[in-house]
Amino acid sequence: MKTADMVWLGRRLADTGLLEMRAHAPEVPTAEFIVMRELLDRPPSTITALASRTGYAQSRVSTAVSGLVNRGWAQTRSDPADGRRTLVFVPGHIRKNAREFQTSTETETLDQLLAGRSPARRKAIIGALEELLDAFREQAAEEQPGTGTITQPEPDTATRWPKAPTASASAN
Amino acid sequence: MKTADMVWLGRRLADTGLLEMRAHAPEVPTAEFIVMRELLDRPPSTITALASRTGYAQSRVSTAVSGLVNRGWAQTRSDPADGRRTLVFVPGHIRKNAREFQTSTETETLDQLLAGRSPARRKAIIGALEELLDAFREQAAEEQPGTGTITQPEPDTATRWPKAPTASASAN
DNA sequence: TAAGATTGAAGAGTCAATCTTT
DNA sequence: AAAGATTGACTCTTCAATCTTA
Repeated sequence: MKTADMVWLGRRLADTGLLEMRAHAPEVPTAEFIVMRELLDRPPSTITALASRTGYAQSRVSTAVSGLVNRGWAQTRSDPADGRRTLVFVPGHIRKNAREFQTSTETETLDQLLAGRSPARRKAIIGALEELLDAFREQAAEEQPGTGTITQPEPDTATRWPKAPTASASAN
Repeated sequence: MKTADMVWLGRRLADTGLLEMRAHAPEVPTAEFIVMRELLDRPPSTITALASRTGYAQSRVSTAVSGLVNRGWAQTRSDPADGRRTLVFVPGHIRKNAREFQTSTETETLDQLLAGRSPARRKAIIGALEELLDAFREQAAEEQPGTGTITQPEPDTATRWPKAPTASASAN
């Protein structure tokens, strides 16, 4: 695969996903969407950790988080162990109301795109994407020295997408 | 795979490719790089056809093409069959060097990323990406009603693109 | 009329620098 | 010093509108 193909493919993938995203949550800025995804299944994260996991610049994450807080989708508190740090997390009641969205965003578009292929091929391709995703995630995790993430993966109670904002929307 | 994962993965893929691209051609804008890739192994294309194949807006392609022309990497002539149309193509002497350049940008980064996997897995994953690439290309081709390509439609040559040298050398 | 060149506004992001706070 | 909030300049891109011309 050529570099140009990689770039093009990446764009197609992202654009396709963005389209799907806007169909479900037209008002949510991309960065907030991505950060939210990162927040949902994890223990409270610092801004820096979120930056390296999402690939966004620190300033971008900072802004996105404040947007999420305005929406009532996330909360922050300062790290008791280190007052300079901000811990960001999704409050339980939001977490619980999010299933519908997460479920509905399960890769339909990709299946449609691959409609011409056999089910086995489709599955293989999507499986490969998942593995690539993991590889990128590992890379992102390595980039961040231990400091960033708080260890334990928390007994996750389903991952849901908030449907009812607690506060005002706006932003963006 | 969740929508957010698809977006994130797409971004990683594109950013990774972009990094690789800038290492080889720091001065070339992304859009020109992508359009060039599209131009290299195909018969002369109209602006509109390039737009639908690359996924860029018409205005963007128009600008990118004029950038390529300024660089001497592409040429345009008007379609003898329809004077309104601009046919864009890569002159033979450029084509040779450009191919070498493209070859040199054969994605190493992906292999590095997957270094932890077995060679077989690596190959499978990259193969899956190639297939996904094809699927997206087919989609892009469908979007463009017959108008797009001029002269010969040129049947799909699969992932492997023609290596046939077109003409002279020198330049660059 | 349709293709494409051109332009201006707006969005989304980066980068780099600065300021505040712990 | 280091985390993060904030800001400004810049880049890339889209979109929509307009102009030119075959």
